[in-house]
Amino acid sequence: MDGSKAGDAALSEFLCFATYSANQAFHQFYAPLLARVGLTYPQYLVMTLLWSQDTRTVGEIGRILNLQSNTMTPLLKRMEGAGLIERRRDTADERIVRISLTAQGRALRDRLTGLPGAVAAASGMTAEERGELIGALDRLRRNMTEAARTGSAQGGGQDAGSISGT
Amino acid sequence: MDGSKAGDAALSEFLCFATYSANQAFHQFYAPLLARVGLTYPQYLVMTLLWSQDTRTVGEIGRILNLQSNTMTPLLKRMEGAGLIERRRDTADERIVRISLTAQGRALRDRLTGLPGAVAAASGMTAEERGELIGALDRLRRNMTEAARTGSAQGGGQDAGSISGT
DNA sequence: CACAGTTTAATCGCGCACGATATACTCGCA
DNA sequence: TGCGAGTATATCGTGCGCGATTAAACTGTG
Repeated sequence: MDGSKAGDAALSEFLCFATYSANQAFHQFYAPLLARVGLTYPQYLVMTLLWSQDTRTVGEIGRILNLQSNTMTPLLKRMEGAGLIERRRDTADERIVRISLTAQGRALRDRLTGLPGAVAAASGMTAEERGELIGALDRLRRNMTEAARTGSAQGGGQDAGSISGT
Repeated sequence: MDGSKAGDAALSEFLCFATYSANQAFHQFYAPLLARVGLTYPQYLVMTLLWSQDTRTVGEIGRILNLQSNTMTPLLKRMEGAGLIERRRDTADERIVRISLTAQGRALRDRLTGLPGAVAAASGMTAEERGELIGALDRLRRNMTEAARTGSAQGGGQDAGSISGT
C-alpha cells in the first residue's frame, strides 16, 4: 500500500497504537469525572455491570471484562473498602464469592446519569458512527483474541527469539 | 436508537469498553511475542520510534506516545538496564536527556521484522479496513483529548460530585 | 547581574493488569 | 470412603500510567 519496509513503519500507521492511544484518551476523559465520585475507570465498569444486574460472582464479572482474579480480587476489595459493594462467599459452594451492591453503591448511579451522554458528545461522532466503530473494534478484538489463543505467530521452537517473515 | 435508559446500558454498547477490550486483546497478542526478545509493549513502541529515527529526547518520545516523564523515566531506565538504549544528558542544555540505541538495540530490529505482518494477519482485516479503523480511532482520540482538555462535562462547581443531565 | 518564570526530567504513591503460583473447595469414580 | 482432577478465588512480584510534587537548568527582562 505504501512503500514502507518492515521496521521503519511510522507508529501512526499501527492499528495497535491507534487503539492504545484512543484508550488512553478515553481514560483521561473519564478519570477526573469519575474521581469526583471516588471511582476509577475499571471500577466504573464493574458498577455498570452491577447496576444492570446486581449480585454476580467474581468470575462472571471477570469474564465480561476479560480480567482474571489476580486483577479482580484487589479491585473488588478496594470497592468493598469504599463501601460500594459486598463480597460474600456462597454458602453452598464456598469457592464462589458473590458481589452485590450496597445501598451506597446503588445510590451512586444517580450521580452519573449524564456520563454516557457526555462521553458520546465528547466523541464527536453520531450514534451510527459509534455503532459502526464498536462493531469494528469487537470484530478486531475477537480476531486478535483468537489469534493469541491459537498462537498464530508462534514461530519455530528451539531458537525461541525471532519473529521474522510473515 | 435503542430504548435503553441511562444507567442500564449494556457494556457492549459502550465505545469506551470496545476500545478498552480491543487494546487488551492487542496487548495479549503482543506480550508473549515481545517477551521472547525481552520487550514489553510500551518498550516496543519506543524501539519502533528509535528504529525509524535514532537519538531523541525523553520529551519528544513522550509527546508522540502521549506519556509523561513519570512514565517515561522508569521505562527508559529499564530499557537502559537491558542494554537497549543509552541515556545521556545534553551537554549544551543539561535539562535534556537524549535517548539513543545501542548496537544491541539496533540489532533487535531484525528479530521482529515479521511482527507487524503477523499482527496485520491476526487482525483479520484488509489493509483498507485497518486504515479506515485507524482513521476513526485517531479522530476519536483527538475529539476525546480536546474534550478532556476543555473540560466539556465539568458540571457546576461547589457540589463537585454529580454528573447529571447531558 | 539578579530574579521571576518557564522548561525538562525525575520522584513518590497508588491502582490496574498479568504471569506464575497457591489454596480451598467440589465432583466423579474406583 | 478416599483420592485425583477440575474449578474459583487469592497471593506475589513486575511493569505500566498518572496526579502531584520536586529539582535543576535555562530564558528574558529590568
